[in-house]
Amino acid sequence: MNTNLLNRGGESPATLATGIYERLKADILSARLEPGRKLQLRFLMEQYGAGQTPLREALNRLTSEDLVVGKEQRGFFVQSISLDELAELTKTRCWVEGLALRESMANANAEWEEALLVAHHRLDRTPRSLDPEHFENNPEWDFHHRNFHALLIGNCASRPLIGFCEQLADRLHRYRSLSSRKAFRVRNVAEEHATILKTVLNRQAEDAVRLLQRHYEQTADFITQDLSTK
Amino acid sequence: MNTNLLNRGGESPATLATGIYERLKADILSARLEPGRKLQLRFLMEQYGAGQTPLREALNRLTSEDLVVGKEQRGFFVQSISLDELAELTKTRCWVEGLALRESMANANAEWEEALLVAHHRLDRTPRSLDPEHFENNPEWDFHHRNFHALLIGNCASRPLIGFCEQLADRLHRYRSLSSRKAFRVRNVAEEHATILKTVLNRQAEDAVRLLQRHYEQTADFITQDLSTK
DNA sequence: AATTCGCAAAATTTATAAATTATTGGCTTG
DNA sequence: CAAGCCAATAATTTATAAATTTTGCGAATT
Repeated sequence: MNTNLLNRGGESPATLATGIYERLKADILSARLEPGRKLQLRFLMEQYGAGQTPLREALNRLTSEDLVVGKEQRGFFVQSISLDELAELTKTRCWVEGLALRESMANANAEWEEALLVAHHRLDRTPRSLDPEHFENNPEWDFHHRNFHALLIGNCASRPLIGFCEQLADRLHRYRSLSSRKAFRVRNVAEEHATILKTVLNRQAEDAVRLLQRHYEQTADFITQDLSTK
Repeated sequence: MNTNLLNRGGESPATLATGIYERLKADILSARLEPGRKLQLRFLMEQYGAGQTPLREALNRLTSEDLVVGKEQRGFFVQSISLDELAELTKTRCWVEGLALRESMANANAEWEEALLVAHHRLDRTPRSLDPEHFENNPEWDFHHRNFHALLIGNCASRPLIGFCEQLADRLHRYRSLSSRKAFRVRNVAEEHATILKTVLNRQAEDAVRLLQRHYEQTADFITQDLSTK
């Protein structure tokens, strides 16, 4: 259902529309296309070098993911953001991923735990920022971060639930892209991930769920602070 | 996010594509377009009397709802069904609506409870079948049934969660359309709804959640039986 | 004098039709 | 009998046309 943010391993998309979809999505998630912006066909056509049909196709797909809104007869816009929505998305993610993690752990097996360990290792050895002085987001870190979280809940044996979590992650990613830099040194995210991994491997389900939820809530708190002082 | 299955109150859709989307969706949910069927543009164009653009638009929206799958360069197909998927969807719905109902009830207030009472009343007075002898699905009942269940979880204060539940309901609706008739007299669905309403109004959250989940599981059981003896 | 209402021009979205590109199946050839 | 090529079919994309909304200007009214 969801495509990678990064690194499709060289495969070029089979159809132009799919390629546009991926590029558009990446640009919205990274906030290069800022919230609320009008997406005029003409602008997009020259920006992405494609005709109207594949563009409409991409926009329509993004609409069902709530990253784009289409006002009938009046064109498409990047979905706008709000602190309310941030809170709502975070709350929902905590509920649903809590559920999913509990199930994942109920189905725990060696294979999953080992994959988790590897995913965490990869995340852990990837620098958060491209530049150690001034924060500059490292897309590779985003990729491994996303994978680690996806894997945590990925053992719950419900593809629809996983898909829903991915969508929430996407929609929240935008807020993270917007709230830049600030939490860079303040917060020790790496340690939070390590602790979560530990409790999961120890099969302390309730602790793990609590930690994961707290992880998301803290992220939201930082973003809220950052965004409301602008 | 989701549009009505029935009765838009006379408003004609603002755009052709939206109209096609609604009709296509209704036809897929009612299984008039059977699972697995290939949706050829040419066929759809004459069937729905529209050009390619609005059709592609509709198909793309349905794709993100998992009602249609698009194989690149090879066209669109109605999503196929399986007992596995039925089980997965039901399990997921039980988890997620359990969560949502608990939250709804935590936010309970008079207005919501009264709306629920009315919704149930409307459902209760609508006949299940158009013909009291031989079962013939009554679309009005579907409409009220859907509304009642939507309202149950509708007070949970999370639009994303509500949207996800609607999508699960849609995808499960197809299975119900397929497994016709059999449960018509066997099961007393009306009583199940009445009991759920009672426990909700009595604010017995855990009982209500259990009953709702059992309601969905029983439905799935009947459909499974029906479908596997064919 | 300022503001509102209405009409016409411009811009933009939506829909259709035509052209291009990819895939499938059959036929020929090695 | 297998492999490769060619024709037919179908999806994708571009280009064109129609419909709708927005914008700007001017007149009329408060």
